[in-house]
Amino acid sequence: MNNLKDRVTIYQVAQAAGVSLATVSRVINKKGNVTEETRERVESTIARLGYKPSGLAQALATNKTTNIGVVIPSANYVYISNMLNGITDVAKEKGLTLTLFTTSHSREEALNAMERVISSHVDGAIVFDDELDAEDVDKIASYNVPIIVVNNRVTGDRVGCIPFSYTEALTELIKGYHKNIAAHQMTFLHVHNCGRLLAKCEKTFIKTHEEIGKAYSVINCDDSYTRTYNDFREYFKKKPEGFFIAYRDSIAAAVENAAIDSGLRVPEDVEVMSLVGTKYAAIVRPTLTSMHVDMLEVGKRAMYMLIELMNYELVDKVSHFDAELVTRNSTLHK
Amino acid sequence: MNNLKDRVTIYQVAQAAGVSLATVSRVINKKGNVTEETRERVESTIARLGYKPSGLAQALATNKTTNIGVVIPSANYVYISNMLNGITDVAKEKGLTLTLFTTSHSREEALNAMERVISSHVDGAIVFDDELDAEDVDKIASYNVPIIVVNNRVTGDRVGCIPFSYTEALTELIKGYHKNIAAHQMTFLHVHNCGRLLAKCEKTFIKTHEEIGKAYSVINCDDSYTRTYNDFREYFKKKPEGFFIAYRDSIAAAVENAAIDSGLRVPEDVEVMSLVGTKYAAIVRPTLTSMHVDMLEVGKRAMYMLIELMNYELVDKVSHFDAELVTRNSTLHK
DNA sequence: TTGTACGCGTTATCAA
DNA sequence: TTGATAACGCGTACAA
Repeated sequence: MNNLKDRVTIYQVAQAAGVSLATVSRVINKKGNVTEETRERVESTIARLGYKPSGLAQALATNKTTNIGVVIPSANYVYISNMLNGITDVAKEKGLTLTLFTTSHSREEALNAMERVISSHVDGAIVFDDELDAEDVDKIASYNVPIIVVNNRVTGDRVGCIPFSYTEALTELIKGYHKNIAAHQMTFLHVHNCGRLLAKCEKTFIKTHEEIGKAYSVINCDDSYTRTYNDFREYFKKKPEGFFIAYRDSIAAAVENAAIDSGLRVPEDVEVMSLVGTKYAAIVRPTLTSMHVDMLEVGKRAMYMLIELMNYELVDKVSHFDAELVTRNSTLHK
Repeated sequence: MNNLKDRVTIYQVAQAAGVSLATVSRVINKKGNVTEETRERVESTIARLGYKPSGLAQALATNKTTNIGVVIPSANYVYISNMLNGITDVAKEKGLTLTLFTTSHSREEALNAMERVISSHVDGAIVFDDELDAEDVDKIASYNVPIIVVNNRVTGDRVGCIPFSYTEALTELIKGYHKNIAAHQMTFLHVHNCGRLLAKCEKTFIKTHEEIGKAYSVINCDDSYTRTYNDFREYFKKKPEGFFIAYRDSIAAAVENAAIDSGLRVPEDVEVMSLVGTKYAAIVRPTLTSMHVDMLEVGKRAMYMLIELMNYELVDKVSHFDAELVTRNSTLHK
């Protein structure tokens, strides 16, 4: 397990080059004055010995790791991958390295991840995890590690956030539907333990319906394409119609495919839409009506905000992203 | 930028608890003998001060980081996310942290990433990057960091690998098609700079066709759904048929959707299949014939192999994963 | 059982 | 321009 053993150290380079380690350090960091001659000598021995500075020791000495912690529930969702990609893009551009923490949608693991974020000495963190409260985030921020929280409104001295606004678009959609189309009763697909975003949408869904006095329903649903597909094959045997609001594209596609394979028409008999739309909404057929947030852009923005926050330069600590409704062929148009 | 400043150190805990830092260290690591009484005192002050050990200093002192480097071209492909998820699952279980390096399919960035892997002091690395040669991997392994290479056959003292075997299944598929179906000429969709896996498949495609003396074609294609869709809308105006082999599900879906939107029938007029199948192959309609490697399992296996390699316990350094052909509705059956 | 002192591989502040 | 030397925060023989 001694992976760092027989590692070439700065001291060995110094000895081999016949200089002191301070000089080698200067050469590495291009700081301070070094004769062209000795610099070349040092550089050549560095190359010869294959010396690579230890990021660990550097970090310990400088109080900077150039590491950014990224906390996400899982890497396996397309919209999260999109965000991750935005983060990596900017991180690479800025010479930052990413340390990944996944939490599996569990609050316990989320808290555990935050502990490790602190221990791991990252220079900052981007947290996209529904399970965390404002106070959890506060606790971590109190360790003086700058944090950008995605999909949650949290404020604090060393905290910025990127909240998504789904509520408005969803409310508008529901009201518009009942006013102009009203072909079906709306059903919200509840997924247990799937984060605050979905929970908030569900709340909005219910509240809006009660406000306008329309009937609605909520049914439980698995967060899996196959299981949802099978469940809805059964469902449609008894009730061959409806308007379903699903969490993700996969789930919406499961409903849509189940409908079609049951001999139903989409959108005439069955309407479906997804809340967290990705490019797959436009790939499946019929194409899915969905709400979209540009997660790639969110990732980039989060990274840029974090860098500014680390430099004490972030002025606007809240950056909204509005969900946009894209109407496609899985729902009826007016 | 002094993120680590005013961090509570082991020394402060020791002082506050009225013991030496060695005792605190013992309490943290549950090593050595400590009186129940002093342990409780130390633990309570740790909690009171909110002390978290510095992973950095620990790593420097112990020569172990409990960090695993993961090198991938991008986080944005479903099959890579799947693998990443397998890796995170096992890593979490084993208390390991992941450091992410993305290379954007560029050899230069891949080499750069490997440099950083070394500097970052990871205990081991999983490399899934087509751009790297065996000698590149060797160079890194010479730094005594254990590596598992995915999708490439590389050997070495501190190197294990998980090669995918696409060749056999692909060869068999091509031969079988020309023997039993032969409805269309086969066309391989070449994507520039998309890694060795695709290049290898293309080579196999060409070689097999020449062996059996059948006509074939290769055309250039973008690694983007939208562009491929548009290109094929044009293509089908001139040549409304064919059997197309695409890299990923998205690309295959683009061809299939373009065909259908052009009024063609899939699979009667246009057949499509994808080489790197994901769950989306079964979600899009018509469902896509595709080759599959269980990337979640690959990720898990890679992680398990790496752990064994780190412990000098890995006996079988090569672990094959066979690509499996799943026939669905986008191609003709015999 | 507890404390002292040294080492891990750097950076950075002084002298020289 | 260079070279000692003290941090950085922790683990750990060894001594007490």
